[in-house]
Amino acid sequence: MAGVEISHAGMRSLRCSIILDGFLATSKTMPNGKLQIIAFHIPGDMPDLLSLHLEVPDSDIRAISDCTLAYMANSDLYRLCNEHPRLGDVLWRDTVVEVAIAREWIVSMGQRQAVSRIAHLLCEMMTRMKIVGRVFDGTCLFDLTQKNLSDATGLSVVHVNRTLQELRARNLISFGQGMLTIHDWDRLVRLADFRSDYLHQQPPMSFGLRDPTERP
Amino acid sequence: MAGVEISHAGMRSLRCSIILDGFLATSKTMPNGKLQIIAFHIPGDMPDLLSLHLEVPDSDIRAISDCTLAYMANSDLYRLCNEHPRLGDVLWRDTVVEVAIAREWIVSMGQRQAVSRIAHLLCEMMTRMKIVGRVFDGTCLFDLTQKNLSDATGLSVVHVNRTLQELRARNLISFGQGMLTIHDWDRLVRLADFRSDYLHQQPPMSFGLRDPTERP
DNA sequence: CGAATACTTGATTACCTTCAATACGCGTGG
DNA sequence: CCACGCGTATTGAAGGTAATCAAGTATTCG
Repeated sequence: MAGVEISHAGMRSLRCSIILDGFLATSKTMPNGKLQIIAFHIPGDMPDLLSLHLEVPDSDIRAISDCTLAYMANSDLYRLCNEHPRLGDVLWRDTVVEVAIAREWIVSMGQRQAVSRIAHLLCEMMTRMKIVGRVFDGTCLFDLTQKNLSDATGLSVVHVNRTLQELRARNLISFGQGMLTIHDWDRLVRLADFRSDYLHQQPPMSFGLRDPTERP
Repeated sequence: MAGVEISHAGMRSLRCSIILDGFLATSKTMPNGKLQIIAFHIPGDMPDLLSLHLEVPDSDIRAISDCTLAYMANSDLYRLCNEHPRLGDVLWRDTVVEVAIAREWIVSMGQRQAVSRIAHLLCEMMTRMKIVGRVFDGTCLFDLTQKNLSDATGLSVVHVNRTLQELRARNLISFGQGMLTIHDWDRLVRLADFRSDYLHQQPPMSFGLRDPTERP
């Protein structure tokens, strides 16, 4: 259920999880009670992978939609990584991509104004959903509220609302009823200044298949 | 020399470096030419450690002061990590801390206004310098320009300037001539809402020694 | 010692926040 | 079934933080 916490700042965690379905968010709470979401987690992600190398997490992870998770003891995962160095490499690489994503968020917050900021976030989420095969016909399940986007972008809910209206008015996206669809990928990408390279997709364009959401 | 580039977005890198002295910054350049600094690197850091697991870096790394570096071939480092799993763990953990730092920057940019934002950055840098033993009497070498702070915080140079003046006027810091000194750590921490836990200092308060910049 | 870079200051503008009120959707319980 | 409540979405108006523009002053460095 939305709101359920799976990891809490300051509380040692002994297990990792993998998302089978649904969305989670990692967030920090400010002294004034406001929330800043610092990462979204989608199916296929391991939201608390970082805890494998941390005594005490510094942020909270909670479900923002109904979701189903698979769990694994940290100790088992740690042993597996030692026995199969390639697995360790893959997971380490995953951590590296998390750095890249977080840093691109910094760019968004520091340089892009509301419209591009939100557009960029939507591009990122759509691309990540695409990578795990959850996009059909330019639309994917996307169970986030405007409040969630507000907490993630640092914009007020009111402004998120107006910004989404602008994106809708320009016929770029549909957002609502738990769905996101991007009508004009190219224009949205240009507006967002979105370059997917920071996501470091594993096999870049392998098998000769081209990703229709991707431009050369 | 300041400005020298040691790694460029899109250019495959085959070696890692360790900073012996000086400051580097990782940054991305916007289409309009503006720069966003997404990480500062201080002595002891490995600024391009991420490239060990990435084919192609997505950002630039360059010196922002005179510095001296030590280099190491990626292949050698990779081999070492396999031969000594504990080394791999330490470096992986280092990557995890980079995630934590980047995410705390997100919090700063999303939630803190100029004064706290800059105060927070200064607290972070001072703490990191302290960890590597480069702080004496509350002051450390700090060769950043106001433009650098501007690029890192997403604030205009003008506003950074005014904000620093306010911090100085409140007798919290001295900044300039390549030095930073914090006069009233407690008040600055409170102003910045700085909690050092996200830096995950290795042995937290080990050996019974207390860090004077740190509060319980 | 001159030019370039960094810093400082004042005035105007703009993006976004906050406040306030209303409308909508949905699940719960009478 | 409808009333109620609560979270979410929407809209309008007013205010504030920070950006931009424009000069001018220091400082550094070759």
